[in-house]
Amino acid sequence: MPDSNDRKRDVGAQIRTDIITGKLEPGTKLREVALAERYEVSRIPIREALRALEADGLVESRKYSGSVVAPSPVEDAEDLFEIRIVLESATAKRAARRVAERTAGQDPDPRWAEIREEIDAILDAGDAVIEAERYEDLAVLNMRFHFAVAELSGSLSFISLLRQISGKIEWLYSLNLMRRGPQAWPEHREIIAAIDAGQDALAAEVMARHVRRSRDSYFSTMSERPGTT
Amino acid sequence: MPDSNDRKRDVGAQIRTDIITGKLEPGTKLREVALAERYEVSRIPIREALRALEADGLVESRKYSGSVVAPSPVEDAEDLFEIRIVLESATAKRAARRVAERTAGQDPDPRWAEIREEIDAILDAGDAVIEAERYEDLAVLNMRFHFAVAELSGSLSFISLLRQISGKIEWLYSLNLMRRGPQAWPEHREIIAAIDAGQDALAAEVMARHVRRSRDSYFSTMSERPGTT
DNA sequence: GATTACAGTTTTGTATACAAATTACCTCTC
DNA sequence: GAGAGGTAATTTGTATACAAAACTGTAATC
Repeated sequence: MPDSNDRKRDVGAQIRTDIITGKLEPGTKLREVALAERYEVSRIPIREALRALEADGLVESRKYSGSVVAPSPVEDAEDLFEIRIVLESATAKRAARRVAERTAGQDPDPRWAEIREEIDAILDAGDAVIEAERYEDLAVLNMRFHFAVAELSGSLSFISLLRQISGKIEWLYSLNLMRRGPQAWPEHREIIAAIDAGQDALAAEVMARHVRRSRDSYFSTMSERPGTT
Repeated sequence: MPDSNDRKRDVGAQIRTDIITGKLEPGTKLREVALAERYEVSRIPIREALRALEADGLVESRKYSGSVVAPSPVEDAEDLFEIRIVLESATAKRAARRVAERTAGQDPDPRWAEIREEIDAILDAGDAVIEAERYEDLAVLNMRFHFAVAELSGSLSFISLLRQISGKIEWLYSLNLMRRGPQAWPEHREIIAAIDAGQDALAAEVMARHVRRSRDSYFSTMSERPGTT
């Protein structure tokens, strides 16, 4: 049971999960004083947290009019997946291209091996989780995998854009209780194989297909359980 | 001559232009108290402004360690142009697709006509500016054109991502004194023509080529005047 | 009865004051 | 002389207090 100091640690993360898990519904007014006493901090940290959440697209603010929980991300689902397709295809392509550069000795980044190992660890962890049928842990591993690939691309700009939409993506997945994890996992190995082979066009194509399948899976499960807005 | 109240109006914009124009060089420590007395406000608005600039990638902050002006965007130039290519191709494609939807009567968005007219106005204004050889005004018109196309796509998510990188893009252009404006302008009409014709693949292709040319122009002028980092 | 004007309340924006963490520098020791 | 430790000064993080703007409800007038 967390005491007040634990709560104080990162209020932003608290509000964030409260939004993503649905405790705070879209449209809810987020009054600073109310949040301040709820999380037992002053208004200043609340303000900063709200601004950060606004940057993540989970909260909307207008001057002198306060902040409200942003509309449900299901409205933007189509856009979010398309953004993922174009951005992550690009990162996969660049990651694969770097493999060729590295074998040619033109890319001395020491972090590459580190990230590459982390990816193997993530993939193995995912297999283990699937083996144990504890699918609920897959969402976070999935997210980590995609970010790790982005890191292989070596482009901080791409990573920061992906981080930008990751909040809404998480929210989306959380609402829909995505259960595609197990089927998606082999595709991850396929993506890494293309990257390792240095085949940039293939890597982009495989990644695009992977995200498209994720999108289709989302919309088909969404049509089974409609109107969660 | 602005008095203290004008300065107080939006400190963030002030700091932003000071960074973009080079008055504040990369790596400069941005001490809150110093900025506060310089712009004659308290530390709180400064803090909020710094957070906003951090989201734009113009400033970097670490806890208890303050904020510094971000590294020069020339490091990220390649990435930024590639991001523009993938994102703006997508927005152009979607804008063109909406034309077909609209003729089929499936898209009743009333703002479309408004934005479409604004684009014509921007294009005409650009022609006039070129006629008068006042090229320095083209940068802002160029930016407005690209955002207007993004608006035609109807996707707020894409727009917000483009806005996200627009700070660094502006910075980049400002550093390089891009002089490509006149040559780029006919290409803008080409893009709009493809969109108006509802040819989504063509619109994406033309937009991609346009941004690629912009990139090539940037790097060629950059090699003439190197080491402005 | 509807609408507009006004005042009271609520809520955010900003300033000042204090606490916590980091950085830098100085001293002491090996 | 170089390095480790500690203390002081600097700087950010947070709390409290006050000012400004927006919203709400009421009353008065057309």
